[in-house]
Amino acid sequence: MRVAFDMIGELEAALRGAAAAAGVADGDFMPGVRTSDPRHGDFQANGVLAAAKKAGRPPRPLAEAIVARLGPDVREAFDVSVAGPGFVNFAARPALLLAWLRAHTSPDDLARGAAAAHAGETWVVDYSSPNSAKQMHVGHLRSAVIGEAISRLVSFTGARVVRDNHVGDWGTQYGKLIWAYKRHLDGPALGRDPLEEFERLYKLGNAAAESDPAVMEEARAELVRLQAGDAANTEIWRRINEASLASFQGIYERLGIRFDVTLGESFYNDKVEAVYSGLSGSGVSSESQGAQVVFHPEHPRFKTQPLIVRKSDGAANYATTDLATILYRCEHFRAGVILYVVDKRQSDHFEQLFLTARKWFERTGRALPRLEHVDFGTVLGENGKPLRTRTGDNVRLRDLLDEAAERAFDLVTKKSPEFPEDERRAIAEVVGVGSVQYADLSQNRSSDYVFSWEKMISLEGNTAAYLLYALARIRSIFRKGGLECPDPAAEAAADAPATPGEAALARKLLKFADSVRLATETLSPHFLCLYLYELAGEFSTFYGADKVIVDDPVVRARRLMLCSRTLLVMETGLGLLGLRTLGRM
RNA sequence: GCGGUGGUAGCUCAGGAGGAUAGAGCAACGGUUUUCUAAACCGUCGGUCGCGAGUUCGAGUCUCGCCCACCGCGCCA
Repeated sequence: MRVAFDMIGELEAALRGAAAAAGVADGDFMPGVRTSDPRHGDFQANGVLAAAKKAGRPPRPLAEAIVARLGPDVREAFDVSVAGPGFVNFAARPALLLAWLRAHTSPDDLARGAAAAHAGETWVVDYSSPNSAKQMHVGHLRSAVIGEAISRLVSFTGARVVRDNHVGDWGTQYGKLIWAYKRHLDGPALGRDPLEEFERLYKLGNAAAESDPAVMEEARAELVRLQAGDAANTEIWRRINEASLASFQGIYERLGIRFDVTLGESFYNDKVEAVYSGLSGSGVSSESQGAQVVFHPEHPRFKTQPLIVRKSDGAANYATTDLATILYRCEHFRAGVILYVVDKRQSDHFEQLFLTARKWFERTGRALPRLEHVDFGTVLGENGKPLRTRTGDNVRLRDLLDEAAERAFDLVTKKSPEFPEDERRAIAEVVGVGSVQYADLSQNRSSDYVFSWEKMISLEGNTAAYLLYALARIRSIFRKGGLECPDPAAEAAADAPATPGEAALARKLLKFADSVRLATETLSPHFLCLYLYELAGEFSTFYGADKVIVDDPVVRARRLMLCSRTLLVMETGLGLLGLRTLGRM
């Protein structure tokens, strides 16, 4: 039996053919196939109702006519029925379940199937993008975690992905920082923790400038020197950035993040002239109060609220570098899609930016890539306000991850005290960091979410630990039995899923492709999280009901095969989210 | 003021381009282990989907109005 990875696409194609044969005009039918409530089957097509209306035909007979014209391959794979006013239900037959299990034995099998979606495309993903000279804090968490998961999803579905860390390494804060660096640098402190020292210096410089106009003048002069390419200031700036990136790297490693390029704002310093001239030359921008600005008369708000592309003092701002960045990504990377994984509070900025870029590109004969602001909500404390420490400071990402690992360590120690300490530490890092990542990803990204250690590491419900635990139990079966996973020779004896637990698990495995497609299409990893959680739930039910290591060789073979595939899909899925997995916990 | 996002069970949240009896988890209550990891599993209880109209075979989902919460709004990013 032929098994498609994208079963929904396959069913839609079959339905279109059948609908045409039943006399439905081609453009009038959107099959609308989706996974369905298990009570109704595995997939359902809702599109017949709308098509019937359009064609002026009674829906139920039309559905029956379409179903009657489905080919033998579909009938062989699915039990097809018409329900209610005209829903078409598809229930996978045991033979299809078995065929799917046999067809997907390795990560490559899954990857090959998924890679058709975006083959040949180039996507640039702009994420994380912290400011240099500052510690990464909780405000940087979501962009990093969501951006990484989306990058992996897009890459898995076939695109060439350029992960770009657009670091904020250029800005007015450097005047004060360099001023303080030259006068108050604490060498030993710098050696211990550079970012700590930079922050101290910045605060010091800022306070001095606020209270003393002379200092303010000097700081401004330092900035001018830096921007003019002064050797000493450039060297200080370079050192600050180098140390910053090295510090960020520690966080990225814990979160499983690796960028392809790190092109900060400074990279675009020599590319902003093209923006000024391009915008004014094409008539997109105008002059207002000494600044170069772009109004959008057709927009209710941006007709009066301009995008400032050049400040009245002649300097660039982030709108300028963002525009230069779009052009660079098009010309240098040949980007077809650019994603900005940035806080939703910046949605106005991106809307203006994209409008401006579109006009600029149109009038200069360039093809505009798909530009998308992948926004996300704020991490809140249990008081419903943005998460802060008791003292009201930003929660540093390093401290947050440390605490997660520490809490996980206490738990592992309680549950598995017999494990050696270094293993408990290693498990705690995976569980702790994974819990933070998963808590972030499992929620709809565009809404704010409440950060709760309790729920995150409580290990009940839709959490990383629940998933990792299910995985550890599967591995344990193979370990205890001294078995290979997968073992093609042993699996040859397997027959089709038979018990309710086996069938439910196999049916869920079948829907992995849909969860990946849905998560990627909507750039919402939480759909994949939900799927993995449900899969782990089906596995746990199966595990409780059906003993795997039994004497009957056929039963044992098919259950081992189910375990092996569940492991494969769980690991692949968690990998796409950026989580690591464990052998035992 | 203008604009954006949200309001679903006591709590935290899902709900795909309008589809079938609105789903999970936590909490509460009850049950399951001489058997592969009980960090688990099974069951019960729990809903005027903010309010009011409208669109239609059908609305948590679309339209309009209102209420509430959060966020953004010229030279920061």
